[in-house]
Amino acid sequence: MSQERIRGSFVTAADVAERAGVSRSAVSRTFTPGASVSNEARARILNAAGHLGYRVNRLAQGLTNARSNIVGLVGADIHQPFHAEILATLSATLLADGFQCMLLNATNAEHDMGALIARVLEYRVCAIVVMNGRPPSRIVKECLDNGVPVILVNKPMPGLAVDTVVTDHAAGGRAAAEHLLAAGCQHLAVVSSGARTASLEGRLDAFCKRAMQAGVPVRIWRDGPTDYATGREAALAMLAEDAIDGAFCVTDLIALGFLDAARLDRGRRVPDDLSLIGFDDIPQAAWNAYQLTTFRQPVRLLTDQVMQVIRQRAENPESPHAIFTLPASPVIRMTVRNLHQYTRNPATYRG
Amino acid sequence: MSQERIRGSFVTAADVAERAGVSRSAVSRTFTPGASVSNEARARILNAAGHLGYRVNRLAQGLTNARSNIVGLVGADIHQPFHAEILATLSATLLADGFQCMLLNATNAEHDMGALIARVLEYRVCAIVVMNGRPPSRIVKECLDNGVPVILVNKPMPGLAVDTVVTDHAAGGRAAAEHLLAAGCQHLAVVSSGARTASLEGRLDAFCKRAMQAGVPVRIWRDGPTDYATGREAALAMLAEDAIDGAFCVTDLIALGFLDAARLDRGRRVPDDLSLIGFDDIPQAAWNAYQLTTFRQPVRLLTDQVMQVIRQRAENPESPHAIFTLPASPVIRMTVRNLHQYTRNPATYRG
DNA sequence: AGACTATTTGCACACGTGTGCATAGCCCGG
DNA sequence: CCGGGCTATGCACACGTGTGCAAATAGTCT
Repeated sequence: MSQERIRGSFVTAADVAERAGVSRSAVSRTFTPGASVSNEARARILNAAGHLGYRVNRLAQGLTNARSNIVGLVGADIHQPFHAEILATLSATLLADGFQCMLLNATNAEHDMGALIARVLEYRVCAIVVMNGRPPSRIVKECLDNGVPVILVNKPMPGLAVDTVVTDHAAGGRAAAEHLLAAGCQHLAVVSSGARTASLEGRLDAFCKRAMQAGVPVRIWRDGPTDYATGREAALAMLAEDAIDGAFCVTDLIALGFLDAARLDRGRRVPDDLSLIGFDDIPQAAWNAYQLTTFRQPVRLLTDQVMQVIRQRAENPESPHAIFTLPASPVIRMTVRNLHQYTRNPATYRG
Repeated sequence: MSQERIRGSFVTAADVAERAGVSRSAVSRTFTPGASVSNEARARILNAAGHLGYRVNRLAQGLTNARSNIVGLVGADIHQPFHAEILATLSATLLADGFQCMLLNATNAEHDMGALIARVLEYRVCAIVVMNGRPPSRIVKECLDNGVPVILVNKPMPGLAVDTVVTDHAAGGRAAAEHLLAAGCQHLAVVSSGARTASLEGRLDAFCKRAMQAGVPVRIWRDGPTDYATGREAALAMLAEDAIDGAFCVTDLIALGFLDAARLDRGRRVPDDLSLIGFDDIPQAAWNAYQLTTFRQPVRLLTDQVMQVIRQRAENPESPHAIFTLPASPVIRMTVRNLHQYTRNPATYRG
């Protein structure tokens, strides 16, 4: 194939043109859908390109277009199961739609995130998706000023012209409370991390509000990072004394830590002594040692919506920005007792 | 700041030059380390750039350099814990060193991978790292022909001029066998997936070989995808009949599925009835419900080595390619019995 | 002061591509 | 046979940046 190539340098359209005996424009047109080239010339050019191993230089292409088709994906804690799932689904979707993904992995959220977004801006990305974490609003504004749309997942930033795609955390938190109440729980707890993010707070607030409506007290834990260890710590502390019989952990990761400590260290039988609900539906929640009842974030819907926003905004940058709220769906497994009592209004089962 | 900007288009060096009253070259030199600009001009230029919100256009920059500082990261099953950990560590390292990461998430390994690498090649990446999966050697060859170094993680491809960074799977598999033998296991099993990758096969082969040396029979499972469910299936099938008292799962994910099925479905006490060892040391292996004894892949060492290879090859593309083998270290937890007997040669403890 | 050197600056070209414009060739109807 | 319309092609410019080269300026030594 590439026997006549000078090793270590890329083939240009001019090289292909020379070999095919046409002008460079013809080569460019051959690789531009909808451009006008004769079939005979196209065939010769494609042949030459194949022999030489020609690949369009997207850098040069993006230079004339003033915009590349690279999307910047920003996030922290990429390795956590839920974030990894979002990243995997989103990147697969983007790639399938012809975009490229530039990954911005912020190690310490606050400071890095701004610097990383600034860097990716230098590549004239056509959009920036913030998968988690809270970027400084100054840099978000700079993106928007430069005509780069910003799409936030699960983190609304009021007052900025960004598109937002969120799970309905409040509805999820409320449903979690109702589920535990229906299971007959009298002493509730809610476990969150010290991170005051909108998604976690949204779930927690709605849960507490609904429990208060029912007149059931709620003990609140809100400390540490958003991980397994925090769930353990919370369970070790809260279950040492209190007679808690129902807990909502705002994240599956926290819930699994809580569950392990409750069973193994505090001797609780789940769901007999203690009912437990998580959020996200990470793969581990379905593992047989856990069988965690939880709420599934609509990952596919979220990423599809992000995709749709990117496309829409590419063709009409001035369309008004919006917030898209998507529902979390309950996944009933084995950590809440009295499943048959769950439905608030059994009448709906008639049909 | 950017009050006088035309919204929606990027500022160029020419704009900055005009505002600062200098030539465009001076602007370029100001942002090029080591170039010659007077302090006075630099100050005026930086001031103007700040007011206008100027950012260098890396696309144009990469055009003259004939090479960008983008690294392509290729992999499948990004969402799996171990792969996510590699990705997170590697991307963080690259970003910290001033590179950009382009993420190629192959959904169905074989076919996609080639197409994705071809696409990222169009961005004149300065290196391609294959984190897992097996890219077609034809496309790897094309990368090398174009002077783009390819770095493979855990997947040697003999006969190609690639750099390879691998964990010492054979030593790990051998050590796993020795660990189980030292625990007094008489009937061993090894569980792998249907994927015949070099890393998984390397662990399996070494395990079997060492067991054979000791005259202990090994039942082999090699079917299904590389995940939790496969471990479950293997345990359900193998533990129904056989008197297996020691198992090595070539992946933690498989091991955890195996462990759950062994305990919950087949009623085995671990480690009393059955000793179990995994590989990778994913976060879940340390969770209290599991406490899996396993071998830790040296993720940090692997990614650091990848980084070093990229730098080295950037400054000297012709340096001979090499295979870097890094050791996996045992992580002793609670799934193998008789820990005090583990050491093969107690004499070494004298010193 | 004059000569020589070091530093700074601007011009102009290169990088690889897309595309508007003008031209050349072709086909077809009158 | 001629004119009109359509298609294919090449020229030349633009995109934003880095950099070699020469000119200009500042600085230093005799």
